[in-house]
Amino acid sequence: MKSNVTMKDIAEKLNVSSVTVSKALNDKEGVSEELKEKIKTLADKMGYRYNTMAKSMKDGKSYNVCVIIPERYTGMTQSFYLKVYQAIAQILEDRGYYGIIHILPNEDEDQLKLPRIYHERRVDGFIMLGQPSKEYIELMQSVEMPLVFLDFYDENDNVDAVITDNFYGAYEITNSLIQQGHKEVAYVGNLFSTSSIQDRFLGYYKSLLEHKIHLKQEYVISDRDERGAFIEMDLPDQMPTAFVCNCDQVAHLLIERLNKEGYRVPEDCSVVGFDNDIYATLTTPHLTTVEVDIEEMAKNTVKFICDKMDNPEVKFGRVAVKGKIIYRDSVKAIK
Amino acid sequence: MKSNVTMKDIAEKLNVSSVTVSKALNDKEGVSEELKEKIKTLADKMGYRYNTMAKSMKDGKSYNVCVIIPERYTGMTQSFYLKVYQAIAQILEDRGYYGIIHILPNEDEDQLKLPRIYHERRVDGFIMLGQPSKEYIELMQSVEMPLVFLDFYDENDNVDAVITDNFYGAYEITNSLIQQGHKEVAYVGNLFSTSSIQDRFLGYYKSLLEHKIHLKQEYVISDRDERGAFIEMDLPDQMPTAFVCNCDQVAHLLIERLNKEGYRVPEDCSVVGFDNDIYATLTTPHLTTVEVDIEEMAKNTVKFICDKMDNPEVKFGRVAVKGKIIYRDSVKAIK
DNA sequence: CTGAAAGCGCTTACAG
DNA sequence: CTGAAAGCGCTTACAG
Repeated sequence: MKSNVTMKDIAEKLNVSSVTVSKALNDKEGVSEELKEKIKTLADKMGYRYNTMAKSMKDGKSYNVCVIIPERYTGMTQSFYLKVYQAIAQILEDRGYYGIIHILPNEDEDQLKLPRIYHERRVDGFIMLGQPSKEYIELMQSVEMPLVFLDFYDENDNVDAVITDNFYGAYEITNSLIQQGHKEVAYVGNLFSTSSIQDRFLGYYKSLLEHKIHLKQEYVISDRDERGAFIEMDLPDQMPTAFVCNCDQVAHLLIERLNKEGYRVPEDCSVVGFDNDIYATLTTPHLTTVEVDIEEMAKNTVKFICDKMDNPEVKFGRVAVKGKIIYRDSVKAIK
Repeated sequence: MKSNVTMKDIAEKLNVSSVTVSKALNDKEGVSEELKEKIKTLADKMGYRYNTMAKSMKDGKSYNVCVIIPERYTGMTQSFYLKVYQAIAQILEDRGYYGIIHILPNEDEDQLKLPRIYHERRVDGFIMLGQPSKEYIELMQSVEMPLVFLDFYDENDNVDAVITDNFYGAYEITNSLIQQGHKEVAYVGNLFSTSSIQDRFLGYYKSLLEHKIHLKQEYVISDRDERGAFIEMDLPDQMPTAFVCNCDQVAHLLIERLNKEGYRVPEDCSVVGFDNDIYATLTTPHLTTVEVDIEEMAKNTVKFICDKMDNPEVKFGRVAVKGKIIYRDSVKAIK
């Protein structure tokens, strides 16, 4: 069944025109119910498959949305991005679009090479998932193509971006610690490394401020160098009762370190993470953390990109999606 | 720059025909070098982008290869599949094809629904990455479309499949244990759960046979129930000196269990895994394990699918790609 | 070396 | 309700 059946083939068998077949198969006006049924039945029987390429050519749309993920985000722990893609693809599907993953090789990023799919007009919009270099961002913006940033943003303010509410998430989880009696709360993360580490720090800080807790310099503990490589953490001389870590992986490392130094978690000190990724449940004890709302982020992203494909003028700006605290076993209440 | 420049636009500016433009842009015979250069330069300046949809329509090919991954393989630990996809996409790219991921929703798998991309003729071949239900396999095979299985196979023997050499990998790693003096070696895995657990067991068994070591029933330890959920493992009364685990995650669980029972790894007993996934380095000590050769598997898969797209008659059968032992700290030599 | 004609499979006006 | 004509952007085969 090499199935190269076309509308014309169906039309000929039925002695009608291919225009009529087209109308019938697309449920359009202008064909009698009876004929429509007959056409549909025959199409099925002949194993007809609609050729979208032809439609694409007619209306100059590819019905593809390309999700670009920088290669360096596809490491071991980052099945996060595959999940995000899955959610996006599912929602695009409902709108009749296809999601296409493009993993951006590091060298293409350096050489400012756009994906071939762009040059071949096989895409109507871009979703940039994960932050590439500044230069690459500019390149993407210079191209007249609907574009939405996902999971990061740019200082440039005429961009549309969907991000997790890092600030609010860290604020909330720090609040929960304080509500459980913690007054000596440290933050773990290099504030100058990424915007999300910084924003999470600020949420933590706001919580301290609101509770009139003084921010001690030695309670802000760096976890990585400028290039993102993890470093040995500097534990303060006077230990806090709780640590707010900028991500689950760092919470995992911190707990290993604490154990080595003889501290038990959560008996001696509490630790919370962020992301609810694989490290959250790999760590003993399982981590109390902030879960990112992937579904909601995907929904927003798809809505934005679709609206922009319909009307390139619309703007959404930065939209932060709130996460949710997942309570597990790494926090102890203090009386 | 709404860039709807077509070959015709270029042709008109230069007072030539669009046929000539087509030839020039495709580096075909029949245009003077001089004119060719002129055309290319102008095309660049006008921001021309080639429209592959038109070409696709002409020659009835989509230049897309769809990589289907059953939804249930996209869980936390499975960034493995994203890596495999990345390798495949890269190699397809070199051949002028696009890789398209389709995550097969569980319900589509149950209801035997093929991806929309198939019905819309936007794909020239399928790569099935990860084993779906028997019924879904049959469905895929009933469709006249080049198809390659990746990372699993089917008893049906007229299929083309690229798999890791589970048998050989387990054989080799067990050999290495025995060479280091281990004589009491157990295997951990439910032999009736998946074909790869079974094949790895057989490789382990062959190594025992070759070394004239008797296989003790209590040394074959089940790790999961029929539905794949992990169960409490039954440690034998007389402990072996080494355990061959069917995967790194189970090695990780086993070590946790051993620690709880007071055994230290590798001092009291050695443990090896399989896969070299995230668990291999998350576990303390880091695991000696078998690394799957993703690059080689991807190369084979792409070669097979491309050859089949050119000539649907070619057959490759099952091809097993050998892995490589990664030596780390979970094994101690015995004098 | 160059180009007019026909066609890939569909849809959009428009006419009957 | 039905269909002839034209066109989407390109390429192939053929003629000059």
